[in-house]
Amino acid sequence: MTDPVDGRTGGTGLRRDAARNRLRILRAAARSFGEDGIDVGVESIAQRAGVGVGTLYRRFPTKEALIEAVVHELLCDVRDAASAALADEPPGEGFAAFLRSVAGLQVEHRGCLGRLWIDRVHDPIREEIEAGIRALLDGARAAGTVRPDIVYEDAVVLLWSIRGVIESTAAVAPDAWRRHVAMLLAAVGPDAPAPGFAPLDAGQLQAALAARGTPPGARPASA
Amino acid sequence: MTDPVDGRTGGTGLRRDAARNRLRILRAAARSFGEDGIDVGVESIAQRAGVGVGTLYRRFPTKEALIEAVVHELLCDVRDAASAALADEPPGEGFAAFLRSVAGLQVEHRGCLGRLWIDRVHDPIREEIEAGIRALLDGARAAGTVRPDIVYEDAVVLLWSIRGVIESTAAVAPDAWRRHVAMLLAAVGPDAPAPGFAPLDAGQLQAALAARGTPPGARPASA
DNA sequence: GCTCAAGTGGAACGGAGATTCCACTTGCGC
DNA sequence: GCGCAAGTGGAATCTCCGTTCCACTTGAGC
Repeated sequence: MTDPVDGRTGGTGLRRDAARNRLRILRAAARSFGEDGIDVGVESIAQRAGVGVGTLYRRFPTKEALIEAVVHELLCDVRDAASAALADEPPGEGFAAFLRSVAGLQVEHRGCLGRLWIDRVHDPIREEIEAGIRALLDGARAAGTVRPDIVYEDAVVLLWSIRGVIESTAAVAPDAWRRHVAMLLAAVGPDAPAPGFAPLDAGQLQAALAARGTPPGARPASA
Repeated sequence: MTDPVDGRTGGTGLRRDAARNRLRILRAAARSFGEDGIDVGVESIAQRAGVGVGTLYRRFPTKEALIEAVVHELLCDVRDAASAALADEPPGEGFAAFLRSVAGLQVEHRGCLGRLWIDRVHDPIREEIEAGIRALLDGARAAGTVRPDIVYEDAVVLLWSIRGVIESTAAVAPDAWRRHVAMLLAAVGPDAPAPGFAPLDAGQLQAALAARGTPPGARPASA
């Protein structure tokens, strides 16, 4: 447990109590952003974590940095969901299982989904997730559970679509997305007709990921 | 043109120049909220309208009231889209046409979609829209272009789904929603399998419309 | 063409929330 | 157990943005 390099705990270079508080802050932030939205006050997060704002700011130099950290953890979960689906599911089922896993994560983090990809176009974690999704899609196409014309960019759009449903329903019907996901899977399945419009191209996807989808403001909730 | 009651223009009780400015403000606000999001400063809206903030506040007592006014106009457009689809399209096509019209409106107002239904559960305009959607769905089911198990609540969820895609793509690929809508239509079509999960019930939908879909904060953009 | 209620622009105000500062504690190596 | 670098809480500060105020202008009725 003791790091030989600095004699401190966890290799983080932090004193044990400081490391514990850092984790508390991160967890409190994840819950606050997820439940109350990205606009919750820093003070409320600190309170939830049981620390003062000063302590919070010692670990995370700005609120933005805190958001970054929370989002990074979420993206790691998404990547892990892809790996797990790839490893544990039959090839024809992995993609569907992945969509469902991500939907679950989206429900948990419903308040900060808008921040997910911002400025992460070149983040290595994004590339890992992309690779995972591509592999899952390949499996699904090979097994015949997904049509050949469905591409990686479509999968990202499906996640956005699910996000839209979850942002509007999660607080009130946390499982409502299941029906929607089932419909989406039917829509990309072998028996559905081709949609007749081209998918997003790589450049468009990249641009969409770079700029926050909608401009600055805007909150979720409707048609 | 002259209102016999007060001798002023347009029956609004406003001096002609004031009425003109009110319209300018409303249009500037719609564009600003749509493009820059709900968080644009009041000052920037006033500037875009070519008036001072004082003038803006003379017409709309708070920023919230201005948002309300913009949203109300948008909802009127949605209602009109339903009427038009009902009147101009063959029964089997009306529902699809409506979805596409609303998607177009969503692109235009992409920055403030999160405010659409807030606190409008009992607003008459909401009821008119609901009635329109129900009529369109009836037509589609009768014509066999939509399965019998698809209900009104599903239609609202479809609009949320489209919103999710549009929030993330509109700025970069304003037509990207077309492929998604085509897929959704396939998913509710007669040849798709039933999803195996129950739709939202009326109470859940009402609750979702009442509370802003996601809690307070949160912005659009991703998976 | 005069009057004045209505309208106008924009500086000033106030509050909310992010960030900084600092006097005071505490873990940990010796 | 001591020393002190690291950590801590929370009051004070800074900034941004919605809102108010007011001296000045203007449309419209006569």
